[in-house]
Amino acid sequence: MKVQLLNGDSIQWEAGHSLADLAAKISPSLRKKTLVGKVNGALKDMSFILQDDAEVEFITADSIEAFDVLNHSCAHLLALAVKRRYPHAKFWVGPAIEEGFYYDIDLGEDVIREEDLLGIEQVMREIAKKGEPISRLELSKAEALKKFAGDPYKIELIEGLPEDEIISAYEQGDFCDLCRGPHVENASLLKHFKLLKVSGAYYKGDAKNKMLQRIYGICFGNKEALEQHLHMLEEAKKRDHKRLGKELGLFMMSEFGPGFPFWLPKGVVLRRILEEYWYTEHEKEGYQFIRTPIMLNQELWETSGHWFNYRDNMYTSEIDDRMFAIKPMNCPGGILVYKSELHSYKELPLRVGELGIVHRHEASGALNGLFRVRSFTQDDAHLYMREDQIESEVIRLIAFIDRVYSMFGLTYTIELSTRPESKYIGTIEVWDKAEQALEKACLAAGKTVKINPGDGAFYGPKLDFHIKDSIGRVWQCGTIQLDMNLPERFDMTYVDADGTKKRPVMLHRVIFGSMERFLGILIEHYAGAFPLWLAPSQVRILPVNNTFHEEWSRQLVDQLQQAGFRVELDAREEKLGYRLRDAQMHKIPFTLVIGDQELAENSVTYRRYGDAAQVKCSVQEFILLLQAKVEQKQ
RNA sequence: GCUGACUUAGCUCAAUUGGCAGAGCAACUGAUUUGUAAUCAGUAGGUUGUAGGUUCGAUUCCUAUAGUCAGCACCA
Repeated sequence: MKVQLLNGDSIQWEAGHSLADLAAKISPSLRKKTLVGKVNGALKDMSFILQDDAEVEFITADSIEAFDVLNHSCAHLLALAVKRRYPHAKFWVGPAIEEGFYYDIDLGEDVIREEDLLGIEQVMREIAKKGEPISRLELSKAEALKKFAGDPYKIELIEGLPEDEIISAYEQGDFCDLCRGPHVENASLLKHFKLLKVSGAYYKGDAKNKMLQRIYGICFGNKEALEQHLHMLEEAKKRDHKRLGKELGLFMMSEFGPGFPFWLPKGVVLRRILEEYWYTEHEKEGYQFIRTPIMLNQELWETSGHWFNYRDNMYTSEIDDRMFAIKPMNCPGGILVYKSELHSYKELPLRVGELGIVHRHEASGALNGLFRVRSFTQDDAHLYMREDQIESEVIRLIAFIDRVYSMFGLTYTIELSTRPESKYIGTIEVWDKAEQALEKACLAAGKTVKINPGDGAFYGPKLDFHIKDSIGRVWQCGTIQLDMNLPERFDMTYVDADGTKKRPVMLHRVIFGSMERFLGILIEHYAGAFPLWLAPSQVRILPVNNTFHEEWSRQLVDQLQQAGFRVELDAREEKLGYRLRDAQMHKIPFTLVIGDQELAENSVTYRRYGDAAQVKCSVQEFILLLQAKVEQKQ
C-alpha cells in the first residue's frame, strides 16, 4: 500500500501496521513528539492500523489540532483521578471545549470544593508520571451495555446509540469511558495542565434536572503555552471592570438595587462622550431620533406579545386600576410613533434611533457587573423599508458597524442565525428570501459569515456581531434582526407607488448592544486607560510648589477648560513624586508638571500615561496636540 | 432560579483548636514647600452584611436571609 504524507513524500508500506509503527519508521524523533495521526483527514489514535492507501499527517503536541486531543485526554485523566479519590463517583460527559475541558460528575452526597482541586491535580500528576497507557476498545452495543452495567449514566448514553453502532471506549487503569477519541497513547504525555474551577451544571443542560458537579481544566502541549494562558487569566482579572469601575470612580452597585448600576461623575463623562459619538455617527447615516415612554400599558404589551412571553421578567405597576409595565424593549413604543402618521414608499427606508432605557428582571444568578444588569440603555434603532431594500440597507449597516468597531480597535466576526426547525412565523419562502438577503449583504460587504442553522428568533433571521477585545476575549454586541412579527401584529403599512397599502419590512439593530455592557467591555479592553477622547479626566496639572505655581496652574486649568478639555488640578501638599504616582494610577492620559521653568516660558512639561518620557512644549502647541488627538479619536 | 465560595474600617486584607477585633493605604490634624511612581509624626475610624440560635463567652460553630463572585440554566 501507498502512504501519502503531508509534505508531499509518499511511502510504500505494508498494510496491517499502526500509525505508531509508521511514525517510527519515518523517524524516531517524529514518533516521539507525535500525539495522534490524521488519516484521510480524520484524527486517529497512534494505535490505528493502516489497511489501505491513505493520506497521513502526524499531529505534534504544539499544533492547534493537538489541543483538543490533549484536553479530551486530560478530561479522562481527571475522571480517573476523581474516581480514585471518590470511588462511588459516577461520570456523565467530559468533552474538550474551546477553553480546555470539563467533566460532569455525580458524587452523590459528596461535594468537591475549589480547595480540593489541588489534591485532585496531584493525583492526576501521579497517574501521568506512572505513565498508565490508554487503550481503545471497540464494542458492540450489547457488549457495551454489559461492560458499563451498573453505571446508569453510561447505560443511558449507550441506549441512545443505534443498534449496529460500533461503540468505542477508552480504558486507562481501572477507569473506562465511552468515547469517540482519539486520545494520546499514554497519560505521561499529559504534562502541562491545570484544574481551574468547579461548579454545578444541570444534567443534560436542563434546569429541570438534577445538578451534577463540573470541574474545569485546561491542558497544553508545552509549558510556555500553559503559563501564557494562566498569565492571560491574571491579566483579565486585573482588567475586571467591576474593580476598575471602583478604582477609577466610574460606577457603583448597591444592594438596595441589585442589577441597577449607579453612574458616578467620571462614568457619566464616559457615557456622555459615547452617546455624543453615537448621535453624531447616526446623524451621518441619515437616522432620526425619538424617545419613547419608559412605561406603557398592558394592552400595548399584549399586542406586541411580550405580555404573554415575558410577563415574569417585566416590572409592572397598577395605576388607576390599569396595569402598566416598564418597557423591556423599545420597539412597541417606536412602532406607535411609526403608526402615528401615514408613510409613503418614497420616505423608506426610514431609520429611527433611540437610546432607550429598558428594564428586565433577570435571574439573580445571571447578574454580573455591567455585563448583565436589570436596567440598561439599548443603542436601539428600527429601520422600516420595502422588501427590495433589505440587502442595500444591511450592506450599509455592516459598513457602519465596521466603522464603529474599528474606531475602538475591535475586530469582529459575523454569524447568521437562520429559521428554527419549528415554532416560527411566516412562510419558508419569506424566510429563505430574508436569509439570502442577509447573507448576500455580508458577502457584498466583503465579510465571511458563519451560519448558525436554526438559531434565529421565531420572528426572523438575524446577524450577530462578535467582537474581539485587546486580550482576545470575544463578546457578542451588535445584532441586526429582521422582524416579520411586529409589523403584522401592529398592522403597520406604507402607501406604495400604486396607491395600495403594503406591509413594511422591519429591522431591529443595535451596535453597542447596551451602553452599560459596551462600557464594561471598553473598560476591560482599554484596561481603564482610555484614549484621550474618551478619558473622563484628560489632563491633570501638578504645580511643583503650591506657593509659587498654584496660581499659574489654576489659570492653565482655566485655559485648557476653555479650549474644551477635561482638566484637574492636584495642588495637594504632597511631594511631586506622590502626586505623579497618583495620576499614573488613575491612568490620566496627560500629566503636566508646572514649575519655575514653565512659568517663565509659558510652557508645559507633560508626561503621557505609561510613558516616563518628559516632553516640553508651549501651551499653544499642547492645546493643538490635544485637539488633534481628540479630533482623530485617539 | 440552581450548585459552590465569599461578605471584618472608605479600599486591600489579618485575627492560633471559640477567649481583649488588627495592619497597610485612604481620610483628618500638625510639621515639611517639594522637579517626575509613595516625606514624617499624630488622630479618628467597627453592632465583623442582616436576623436568630448554641455557649460563661461567637468574627470564628449552627439556621435563616440579603448581596457579591465563579459556573449552570436563562438572555425577547
